[in-house]
Amino acid sequence: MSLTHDTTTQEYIEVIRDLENENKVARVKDIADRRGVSRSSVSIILNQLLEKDLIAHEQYGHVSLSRKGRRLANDLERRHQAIKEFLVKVLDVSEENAEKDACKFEHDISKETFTAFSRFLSFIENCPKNFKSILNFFRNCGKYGSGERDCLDCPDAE
Amino acid sequence: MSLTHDTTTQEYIEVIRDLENENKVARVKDIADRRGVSRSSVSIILNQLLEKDLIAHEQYGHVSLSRKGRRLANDLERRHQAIKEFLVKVLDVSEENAEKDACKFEHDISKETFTAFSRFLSFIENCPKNFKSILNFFRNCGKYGSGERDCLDCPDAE
DNA sequence: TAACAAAGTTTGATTACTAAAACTTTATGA
DNA sequence: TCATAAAGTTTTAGTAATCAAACTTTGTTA
Repeated sequence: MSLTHDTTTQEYIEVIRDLENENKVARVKDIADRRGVSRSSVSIILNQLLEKDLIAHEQYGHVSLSRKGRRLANDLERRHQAIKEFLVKVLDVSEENAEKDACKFEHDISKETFTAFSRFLSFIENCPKNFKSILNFFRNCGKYGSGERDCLDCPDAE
Repeated sequence: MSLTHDTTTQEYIEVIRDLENENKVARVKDIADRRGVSRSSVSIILNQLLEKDLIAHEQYGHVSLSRKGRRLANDLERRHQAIKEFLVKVLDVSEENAEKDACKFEHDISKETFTAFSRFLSFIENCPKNFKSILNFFRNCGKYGSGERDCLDCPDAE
């Protein structure tokens, strides 16, 4: 379950996955455009991915994820979503920054931290004690000023 | 306040900061040992840092952070601590993994997410409603099994 | 203080990713 | 179907970080 591949590899795999989902198949040009690099760079990296058995790719043909590549892609997708969800739903981070940060973190986050993100969100959302209201207090805390005084403005402070 | 320097630069600045704190002054050999690279590599990178005005360094002499370098180092230190503290105190991640993850995240985390980490921890710890107990529930949740059934074992579930 | 060790630097190569240019293959449409 | 455009590949070259080896400077000590 550990991601034994470098960040570059992971990023290319994600682009290929996205293109496969959108267009059924990934093309060199589209990968290049999506990554903002030249077709020659893509061509070279694809040989590495082929070497690592992460894709299927015949000369001048289309690109698709192998079983192994698909597993990696799924794993990255899961990490990405878990991190982003935590940032947005628990920490109230904007979609945009949560997306950006998830893209970075997903490549080298420890399994323990990744799991903790998921577990905390699930705990807050599903615990019978209904702690979910905390998130509303957090969102509003300090909204109308800064410092301890704020608490006086809190919806139902003690 | 944004970190306009690449990860390599940031990592070297952190090592120099640590060595300065430990030994008053940073030496090429120590930087090399700490980073696990050769002295020649360090020598080359130091010229870049000098070019960027992040350090003071005379040929064959010691290395020290410039005002600008110190500012960067302090900023990184603050980020690192905030991230690590959040992971350990809120998410109950082990010191070891929290340290590792903070080392990675601190280089490219968005300001919004970084701030949210700090703010959430502060909220949980200082809110008059005393939400801190939640963290204990979280720590113990699912400890004695897995699935919804666990809630029955929770210290005082409803 | 002269010799030797330790620290720092420079040089020449290597690896990974990149681009531009030249080339080959595939696709399109007149 | 054949000419041309588009896509893919190969070759050559550049940048960043690295190492080993050769070299220079500094520090230590006999």
